[in-house]
Amino acid sequence: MKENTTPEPKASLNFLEQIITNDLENNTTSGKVHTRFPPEPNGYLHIGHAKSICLNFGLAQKFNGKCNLRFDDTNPTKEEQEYVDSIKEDVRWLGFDWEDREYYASDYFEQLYQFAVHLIKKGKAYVCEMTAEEISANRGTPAIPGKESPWRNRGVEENLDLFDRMRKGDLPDGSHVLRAKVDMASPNMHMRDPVMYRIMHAHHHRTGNDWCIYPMYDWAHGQSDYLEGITHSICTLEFEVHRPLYEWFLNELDLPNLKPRQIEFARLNLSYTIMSKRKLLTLVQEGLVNGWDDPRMPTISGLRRRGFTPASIRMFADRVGVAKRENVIEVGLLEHCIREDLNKNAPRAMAVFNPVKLIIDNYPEGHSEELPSPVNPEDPDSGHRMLPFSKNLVIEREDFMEDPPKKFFRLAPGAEVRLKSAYIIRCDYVVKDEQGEVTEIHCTYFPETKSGLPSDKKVKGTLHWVCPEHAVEAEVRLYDRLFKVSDPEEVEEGEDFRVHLNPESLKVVKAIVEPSVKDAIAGKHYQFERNGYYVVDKDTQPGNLVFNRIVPLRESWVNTEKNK
RNA sequence: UGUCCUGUGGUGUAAUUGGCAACACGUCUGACUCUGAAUCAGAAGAGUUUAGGUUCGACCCCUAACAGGACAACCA
Repeated sequence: MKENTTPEPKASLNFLEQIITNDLENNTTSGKVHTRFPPEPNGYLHIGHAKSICLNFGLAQKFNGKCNLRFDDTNPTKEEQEYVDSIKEDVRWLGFDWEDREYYASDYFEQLYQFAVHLIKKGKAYVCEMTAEEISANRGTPAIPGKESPWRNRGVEENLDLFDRMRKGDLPDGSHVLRAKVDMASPNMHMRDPVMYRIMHAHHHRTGNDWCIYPMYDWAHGQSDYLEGITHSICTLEFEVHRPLYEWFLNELDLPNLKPRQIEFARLNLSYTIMSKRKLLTLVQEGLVNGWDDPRMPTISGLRRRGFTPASIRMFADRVGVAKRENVIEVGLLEHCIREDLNKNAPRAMAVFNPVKLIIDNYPEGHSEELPSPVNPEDPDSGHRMLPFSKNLVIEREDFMEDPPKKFFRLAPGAEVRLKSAYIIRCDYVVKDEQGEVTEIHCTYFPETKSGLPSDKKVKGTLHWVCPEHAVEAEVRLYDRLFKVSDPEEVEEGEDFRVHLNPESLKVVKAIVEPSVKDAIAGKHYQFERNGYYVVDKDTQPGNLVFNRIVPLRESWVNTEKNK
């Protein structure tokens, strides 16, 4: 008998999932999966971090493990509580929960100190009195070995004493550092006696003035991972060369428990976007955008204000995948993800941006009626909203052409179109001003074609419209990509990314919108039919609606016209 | 001219571990449509950077070359 077995839906695993699956099968982590998202609270999170968040929390979810939120706060001069707060808000907004596992590298300062003492006693760390410049000069280059510090071989007791004095605050900033004793001739620069502690008489946002020595990233990170029982420490590619040091510390510490493993992946790059924290900060500081949450910013707070949903960003992170090769994702994918989400979930509304009067000559003067229209045709349970209709309407100027090309499905003299959820109309004549600009379009409507009634009359086009008498006016911020070019980093000699800023990334216009949106509150999403997806901005005041355009609808007609 | 990492359609990710390349976005047709959206049907587009080698058989293993990237903060 022939088995008609349904093929196993063997979802292919990305390389991280494969590693974890192997570790689980070989029991190398005693069946545990524990990840962490370790931001430094020195700036706002961006879409690249979102990828990392989705990865770390997602992996934990998928393998029944846990994911910690850990602030890598080892540099008090750069870190602030404000950033801690914004990071927590963003992670939560994305839909992830670290439960009670909110940790800080600064929680481990004492333990780290004890670990360091252990290394000193083993003869694997020493206090060095060279200046930063001297250390740098003696480190050599990637191709040339470094020179050993003159303090490299001082005795354990002396090291212990000096390290103690460093901690006590006896010694001024920059005068001493604790260094790991590894290998000044290593081809890996990070192994050339890296600094573990520096003296900084600085106030820390959590430990206050308890400490005046602070651990370096390499010293703090792996040990923090260990203390939290992290099994898979996932980070970006630039830390690849740090991995030997990460492992060296863990090994030299003679630790009893399971040691974490560092695995690197390629960070996210987006076309038409910059991702560097420093450059984003420049945009904010120079007022080239309106703050970290400017809707043109790739920050999570910017995307949120722009109107992106958590689901759309999670979907994006999922479709982008993970690997180790450098990549540039097309912004189009992000736009596709928000359209997919909002198409299913956003209520529809009609809004006219560039109005021209449309007068229905055979519709009774002074009369009006209310016509139902589905809130969201993709969602049968969404119900209907009512659209006021009368003799005097407005439509989009670009929906009328006096002398249209053959495939123009919209309004033209003698042409017939449907007004969405209302009637079919025919254009009879237009009125123009002295400049020849059309000021009024006069039409005849056909009562028997009322929406919902069976009618044999067919038309090619459907237009959105608004009855101004019953509409609300809104401010609309039309956002476009911040940069004109796909790769803003690519510049001529002497220029920088600013030359690629798109001067038209924001246009503020007015729109006439159907009354159903009148009381919408900030964060509410809409699809303006035949136009795009919008969100109510937080600048909205009673009586002053403000919308942000998230992304326009796809427009294949525009494309085919352009390609001609 | 050091070490390490990475090279698969336009973009990104796969190919169940060696059995002649799949999926998504994008693009292009066509159908449908009271959103030129969505949806549906279909098409084009890579022979896997190159050259050798192992093998009956290579995207996958080996060697070399080439290309891109990372690394010389008391940043993370």
